[in-house]
Amino acid sequence: MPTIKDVARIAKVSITTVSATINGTAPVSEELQRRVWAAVEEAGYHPNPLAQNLRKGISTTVGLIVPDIATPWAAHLAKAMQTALSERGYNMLFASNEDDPERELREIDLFSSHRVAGLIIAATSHGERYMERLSESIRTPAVLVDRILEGSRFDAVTDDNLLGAQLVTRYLLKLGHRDIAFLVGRPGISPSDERFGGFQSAMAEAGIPVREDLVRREVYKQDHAFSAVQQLMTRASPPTAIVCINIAQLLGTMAGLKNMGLRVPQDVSVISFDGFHPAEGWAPSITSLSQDIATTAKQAAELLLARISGTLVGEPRLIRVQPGLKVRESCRQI
Amino acid sequence: MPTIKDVARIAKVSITTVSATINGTAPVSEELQRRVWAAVEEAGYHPNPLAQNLRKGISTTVGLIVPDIATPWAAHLAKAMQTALSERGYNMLFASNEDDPERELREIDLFSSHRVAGLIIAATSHGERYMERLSESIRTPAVLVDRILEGSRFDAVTDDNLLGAQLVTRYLLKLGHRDIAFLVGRPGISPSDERFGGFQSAMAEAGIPVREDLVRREVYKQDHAFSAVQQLMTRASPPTAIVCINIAQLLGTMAGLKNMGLRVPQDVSVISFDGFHPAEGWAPSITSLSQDIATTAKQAAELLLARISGTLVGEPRLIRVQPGLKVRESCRQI
DNA sequence: GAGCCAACACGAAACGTTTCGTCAATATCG
DNA sequence: CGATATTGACGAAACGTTTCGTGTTGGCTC
Repeated sequence: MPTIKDVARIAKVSITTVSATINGTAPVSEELQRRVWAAVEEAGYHPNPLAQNLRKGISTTVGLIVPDIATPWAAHLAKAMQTALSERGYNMLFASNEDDPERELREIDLFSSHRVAGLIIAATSHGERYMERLSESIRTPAVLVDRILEGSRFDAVTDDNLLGAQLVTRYLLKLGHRDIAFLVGRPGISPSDERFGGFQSAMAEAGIPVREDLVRREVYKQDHAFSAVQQLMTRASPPTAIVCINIAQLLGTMAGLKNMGLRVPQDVSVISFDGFHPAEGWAPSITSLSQDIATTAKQAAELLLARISGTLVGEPRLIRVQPGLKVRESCRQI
Repeated sequence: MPTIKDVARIAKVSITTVSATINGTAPVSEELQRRVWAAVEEAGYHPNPLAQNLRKGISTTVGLIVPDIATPWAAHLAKAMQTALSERGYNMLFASNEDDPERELREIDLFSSHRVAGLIIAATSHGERYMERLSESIRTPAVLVDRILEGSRFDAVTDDNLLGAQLVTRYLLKLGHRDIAFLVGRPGISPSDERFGGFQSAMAEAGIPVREDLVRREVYKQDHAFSAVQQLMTRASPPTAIVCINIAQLLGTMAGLKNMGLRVPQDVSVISFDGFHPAEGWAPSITSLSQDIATTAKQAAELLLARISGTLVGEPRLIRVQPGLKVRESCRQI
């Protein structure tokens, strides 16, 4: 690989001049600029970012940490994030941790020791003393996405879950549903709590009592939803609609219903958050809240780079991305 | 961040000694080793990989380039690859290019200028003078996955597509299907060609002629499949089964059939490659070839690291990963 | 006891940049 | 026209490592 020295030799100027021309950090005469650029071309020179970063004491790499890259949400986020970052000359390392807080902390350490400039984290948000430990581990700027931590020192970008849940609930109410099952996730995880809150508030607003026996908590894995659904649907008075707050719940719910021979939406309506609908073409397509992942990624990238560059200082920012309801086939009028 | 200098100061030894103890590259007395490790602990020292790599003239980062990270195949590959690499102390940059060869070449350049140690590429494999241009751009070790390039100088890991297609075809034949539609992808893309080859050979082996009017070519996007299916199913003698060679085709096919009001498998059977089945719980689940992505990732990582370290030299290797047929509900007995 | 060799410790150079300080030449001002 | 900026160019130091070569010590062999 050609170095700046080679360029200097070819252009018959000093190393300093080459650097100044390339970076525009100091005035260089027309003539020498011409010679330098020609030499750069001839040598096929690209600056070595390792050396640049070492000297400047910075890095142009940011780390993305998600619970599971194989979920559609994370995959889309990664894609959008990579685009957003590469536009600004940054590149991205990433890691997936199976929603295990211990692994997550190790990944943060790993990335830190690799001197990333900043981190984007879809935090696992559970485990003992989670916030303290996370806070201790992170020594670079960081932006949380999706799951936020109340009172943390980090910027965050997340969906307007309260509004989203209200949209979902009002839609079901409009269709005539009263006996609505709601699957809550792990307690303390912000999207889960907020979505449940939105559900409650929309129900209250309509003056309809929430049937506590149809609220299932700690449903955060596919098989939890699978069995929760079995129990819900065998009640004396089963729900007419089931709200899933994430894709794992949706997959489990659909599998559970299919297993019991129940059809959607004829026997029960299903509605979901986490805009991913497995696929058009399968019956039934799922009415769900659409998430604007591209915006989330862009906002998070912007926030992070602003912190890195020092453009943005002070109090942590919280950005809410607006959801919209995408009506498909999985809910019926009562 | 503490440097090696700080450690040396605390331990009251030379920088050289610290480096020697940490890396075990030169004999150091018990006593000094003890002091050094204590100092490392006290300072909370982590070596700066930037400086290490600069000095050693190497890097511990590899780049992963895929057509679309948002496809389940790529997402799972990325996950498995990241795990495989981080076990060996490497980390991973990645990029997604929307199956655009020009973007792909730019990404290769970008990664090269960032001095990655090697590349793992699920090549787009099309475009003018593709192989020459790719070959020119890549100056590091590289391993191709999924799509391979005949006669290229790169190692490759891919599924045994011939065998896979034979498994699929024999299964359909066993169920009594004779009028089988086959959707071919872009010509020249190895998995597509190989899969079609396997189909032909299995049909020949059974002595059943391939109905050329049911073979649709250049079907590589979801909407291509959507319209191909419409045309296929309105023929005088429509197929009783449709073979999709990738997930885009499968999605398009299912959407097309649904759009026409046709049911799977009652009206027509569907079988797919690319083991991803959108979701259990939706009707119908799709009988498909399962791919062993974890193995693919591991083999590719191993190959690449062996090339990087120089353990492996000489002729390019080609590794075939064995597929298996996963029977679900989308094919019926005739 | 002279001569060697291994073990141990270290200073200094090198990796490829950016940047500080210096210096000469030219332009600007009163 | 002399003093003072300004422009343009450069040498050398620095970023944090690894590694080469040198030197000192002590133990071993004959």
